[in-house]
Amino acid sequence: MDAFFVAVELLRRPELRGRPVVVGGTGERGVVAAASYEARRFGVHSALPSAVARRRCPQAVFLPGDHARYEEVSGQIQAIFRRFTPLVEPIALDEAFLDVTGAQRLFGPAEGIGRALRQAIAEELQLTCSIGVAPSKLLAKLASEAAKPRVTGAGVTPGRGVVVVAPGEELAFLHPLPVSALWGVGPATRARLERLGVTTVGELAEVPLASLLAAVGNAHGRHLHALACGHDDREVEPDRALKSIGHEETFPQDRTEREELEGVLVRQADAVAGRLRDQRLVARTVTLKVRYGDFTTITRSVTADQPVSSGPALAEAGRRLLQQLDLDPGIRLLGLSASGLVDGGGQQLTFEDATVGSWDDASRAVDDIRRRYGASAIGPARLTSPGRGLQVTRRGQQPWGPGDDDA
DNA sequence: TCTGGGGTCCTGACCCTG
DNA sequence: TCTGCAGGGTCAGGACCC
Repeated sequence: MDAFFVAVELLRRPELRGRPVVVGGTGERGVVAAASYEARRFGVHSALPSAVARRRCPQAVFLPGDHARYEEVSGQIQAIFRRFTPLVEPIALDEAFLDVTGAQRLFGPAEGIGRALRQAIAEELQLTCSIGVAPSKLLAKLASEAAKPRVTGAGVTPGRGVVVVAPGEELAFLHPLPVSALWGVGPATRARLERLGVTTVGELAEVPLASLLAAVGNAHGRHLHALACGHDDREVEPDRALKSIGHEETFPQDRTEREELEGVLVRQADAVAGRLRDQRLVARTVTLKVRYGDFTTITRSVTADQPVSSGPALAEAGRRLLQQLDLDPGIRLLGLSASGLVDGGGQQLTFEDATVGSWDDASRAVDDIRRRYGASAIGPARLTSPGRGLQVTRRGQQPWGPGDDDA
């Protein structure tokens, strides 16, 4: 999708069309999640600190974003995809791989399917998207990038909408691209490749494999070399299993109070546990993530013999991990995640500490009440405070950093 | 300029076991 | 009993993606 979050906002506020619009965190520590093409002309892009974006483009309209709405629209887009093929692998709210090999018998050539998809999304949702058609995931992804609108100093040039890389044209399309176009080449890998004199995908394909492996590691090097040579036989995977579930939160100001941080952990554990139970999963490993004021980030984890999915058990594990850490430097971010996920089949076990007890029935009752009355209808007593009621964490609640009002 | 939140994957160190 | 080795699990960190 093209500037997806912004495009969804413009459906509600059409008077903003043609103006620089930025969706993202509104506080001092927020970042940009999406920028309209008009805002991009001023150097505003996703992941840019919001404070910098305001300096670069003070006339832009800044919106806090509505993650729940984006999820809803994303669901509608996925539904359109599935009218053409069941083989849809979502990779983000606004992006997916579709395997249309079989669909061509019904709908004709892949390029036509791409155009039909684009038309359906435009007519039914009033949103524009860019589509890449190619024999592999890598090339389809890169082709979709090539299909997007372009921003220049002069203005916004409309994209081609659909770009096709036909069999036999793969290397001609791939090799002139900068090496950072490859999936898996970020700033660190690009710097290492530059030290080898590699700046384009074509140069990467020519570099001796041994040099590449020494520079970027075994698995990564082999993978990149194969991609650069146009070899990518990864399948579209419609049912990828979830590997971890977590929540993290950056504070408007650094925190040092242990009791306050433990309260945050209870809230995060409650949210993670709810999502685990929604997915009928239990977790063997609990990981605590802490980022200090100087941006040093550490993780501490514990793996239990018995998997867990209750909030109190997760919170207790997190609390014990937090106890090992020095909080005096000030904590900027705190997060809790559950991994080592296995099918729970409704079972509810806890870490070995008997004091957290069996929360099976209580957790099910909480889930039931939340389904009926909403997420903030019930929660751990620790999360209530006079005047503010129950504080709960929901997925995507502050997806791009703390807001102004939390300061 | 000063860096979010939700994820995945890989690597290396370390420990345990056979 | 000791040593070396291989393999697997755990833990922590880094890099990357949207």
